[in-house]
Amino acid sequence: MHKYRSHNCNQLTKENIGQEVKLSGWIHHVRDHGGVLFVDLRDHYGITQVVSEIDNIELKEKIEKIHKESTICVTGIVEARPEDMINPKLATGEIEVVAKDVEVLGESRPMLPFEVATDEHVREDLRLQYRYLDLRRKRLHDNIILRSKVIQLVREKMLEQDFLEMQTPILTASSPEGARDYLVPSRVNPGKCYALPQAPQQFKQLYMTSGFDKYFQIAPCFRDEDARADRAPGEFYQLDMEMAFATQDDVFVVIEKVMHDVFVEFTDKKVSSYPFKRIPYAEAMLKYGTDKPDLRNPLEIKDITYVFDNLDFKAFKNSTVRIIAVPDCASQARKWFDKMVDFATENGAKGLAWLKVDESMNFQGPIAKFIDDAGKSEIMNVTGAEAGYALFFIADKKPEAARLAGIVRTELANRLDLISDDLFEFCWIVDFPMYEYNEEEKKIDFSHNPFSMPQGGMEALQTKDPLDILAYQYDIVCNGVELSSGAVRNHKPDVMLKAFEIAGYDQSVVESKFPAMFNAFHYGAPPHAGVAPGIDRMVMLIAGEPNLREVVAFPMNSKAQDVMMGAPGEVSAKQLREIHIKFDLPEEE
RNA sequence: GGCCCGGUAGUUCAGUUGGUUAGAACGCCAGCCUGUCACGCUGGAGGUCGAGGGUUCGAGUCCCUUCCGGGUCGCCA
Repeated sequence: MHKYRSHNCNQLTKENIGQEVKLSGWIHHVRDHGGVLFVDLRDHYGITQVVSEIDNIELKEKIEKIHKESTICVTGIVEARPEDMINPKLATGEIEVVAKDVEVLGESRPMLPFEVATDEHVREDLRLQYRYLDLRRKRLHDNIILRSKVIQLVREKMLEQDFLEMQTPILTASSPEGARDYLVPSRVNPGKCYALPQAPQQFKQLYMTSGFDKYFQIAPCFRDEDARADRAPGEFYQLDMEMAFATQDDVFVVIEKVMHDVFVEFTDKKVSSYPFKRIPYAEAMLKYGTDKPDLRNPLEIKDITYVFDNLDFKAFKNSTVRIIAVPDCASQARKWFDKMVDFATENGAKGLAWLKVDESMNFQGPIAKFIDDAGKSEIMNVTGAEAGYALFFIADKKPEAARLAGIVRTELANRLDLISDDLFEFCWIVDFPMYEYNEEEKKIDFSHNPFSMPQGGMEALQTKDPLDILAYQYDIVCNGVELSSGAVRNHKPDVMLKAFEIAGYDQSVVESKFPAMFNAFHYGAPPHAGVAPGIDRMVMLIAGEPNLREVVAFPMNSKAQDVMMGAPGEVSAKQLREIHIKFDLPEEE
């Protein structure tokens, strides 16, 4: 027999009755009845009840002394449970193992920092400090198993579509664009640093230029930026992919299949069938007030600026006016509307006007008197409002009106419970603008990825107003969560130079900041496109967890510290000397 | 860096207008119990109320400062 076990703790059934077996695991729970004692023995797979009977008093006393969460090895005989003692909650609930001998393998301290066997809420810093105990708890343990299975299926789905999994360097060059880099000083090159990649962006493009056709990688990415509930500090994983001789639609087809199949496999919720909805950026900003809309929310924003151009209502004059029509809402109390107004103003709105549509289809409310019959019928027409609707008006400068309408739309849906919890609604946001105006620096900037191909190519760059140029740049969004950005890349050096020139960077900047790609593209680059959905966010959505740390085995806290390992930590003076580093710390007050 | 929420027993929490010796549940320790599966019953130990200062006859409670954790804005091409 195996030294530690003949079966795992989720395995034994009626078939095994009468057999001598060996089980190893953790003491999950003990129920001592004096004459008889029950141990729930837990391993990765499940739980099996072990019984110690009164006729073996020595053994029972031995077990009584072992603390919970110790690991033990039990030898015993599988017996049927009495008919009325079957536990339907356990896969092994029909049997129990009557212990003949117990060996302690790893002893636990008597007091645990928190209970492992319950799902009671525990302070997060404590959970992170004792992550190995936290990971024993069912919810987190199951999440990590789920994560592994999701990654495995993602990999299979990519391989099925003829992608090759290929590695890219972890120690690489600092990239001047984007987030802050994590830097690694070089010992053999004094005064110089590697950077950890924010994404394998340039390498995957170089793979394409090197003649590989379809690349993917479950890639670690490193960014030195502050954390959020859905944004890990330090490191995270992406399904990074790129394909040669490919269009935007080619990328969509590949990723839609992966996303759809993975979500269908691991949830019982309804998943958007593909092709996923494609929504131009401008339309998303109008209808949803955001570029990551939650399509489970049935409310839509409409523009009615032109209606108020003809009305004498000073508060809305010279503003962009957006409206949200909400069915079955007119019956809400005055106080409810006041709270919505408070919400809007707390988020920066100058106000939030509202009206109710009454039974005789008349407007009731503070601003009703400013809207004439023509205006009223246009509003009813545009919104499709009927009796019982409430109408909410947001007026501001255009970008601000869009933003505010977006957060009001979300808040209305939340307060009225309009968002169905059993759906995964995917969409692509497409046609992002290539450039945006930077108000602070009074100049034109890239709005997203500077390596995206402008729609219309060189001709568009030469002839159009830069702010009107769209890019082959896209995001994939699910339930209001941005899973990824992607783009058709700009693989032509002359177009790249022109694109950078418009943003105020001359040739020397491109040559010095992105030498590898810029040079490589002079030797015949294929048109190529890709995307990189975040693995952690996918698992978070599938698991229904509100926080990324619940799907990462060993996450850092929000200050980018690993309190269990003591990272970041101090290093020896010798280590620092070898890499030519001296700290210049701010003076303590 | 700004704003919001939190910090009371090992853990999760309660603690009223400031007022006796700061409570409960779980856990821990001891005892009882032959069928439980969140076993049950009896008893016990366990607290710098995050820290410092102030107001007061009296502070877990009010005020100020500060530390720690989480969320969010900035930031994340």
